[in-house]
Amino acid sequence: MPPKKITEKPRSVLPGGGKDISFFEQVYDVVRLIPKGRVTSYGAIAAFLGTKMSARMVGWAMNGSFHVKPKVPAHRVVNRNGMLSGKAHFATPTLMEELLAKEKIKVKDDQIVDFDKKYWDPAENLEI
DNA sequence: TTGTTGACCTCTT
DNA sequence: CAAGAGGCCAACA
Repeated sequence: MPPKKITEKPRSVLPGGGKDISFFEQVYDVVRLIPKGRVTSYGAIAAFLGTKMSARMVGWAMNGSFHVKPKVPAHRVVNRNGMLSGKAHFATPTLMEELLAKEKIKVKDDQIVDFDKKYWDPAENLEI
């Protein structure tokens, strides 16, 4: 993943107040609101934004979350099974696990331990 | 410009 | 119960 050439400036910068924020911006916003020591899933974010089917796009958004500021805790986002599916896309394959370890989140076999306890549902803690 | 791919999720066979 | 296909939005070739 050296060539991480993602468009830094999506169409979020629109004339007229920038009210029309793209899906990415919303995803970043939700991910940033994830409390420390908690994790969520792509589907939950997608469902919170409106369509649960666009979970793929959430993952794609994470791909560009590294060069986005403020930094987005992409390591707190995992798939529905609690597996670190995107760990390979981090700077180093072990970075995601390291970051989660700092959040007191145990990871075993690329899977979050007590995922249901660490799980944080945006729909139940945030409001549109 | 169209077509394919992608860190996923859910429904259907 | 297990496996397959469909569907979302955006980036890349």
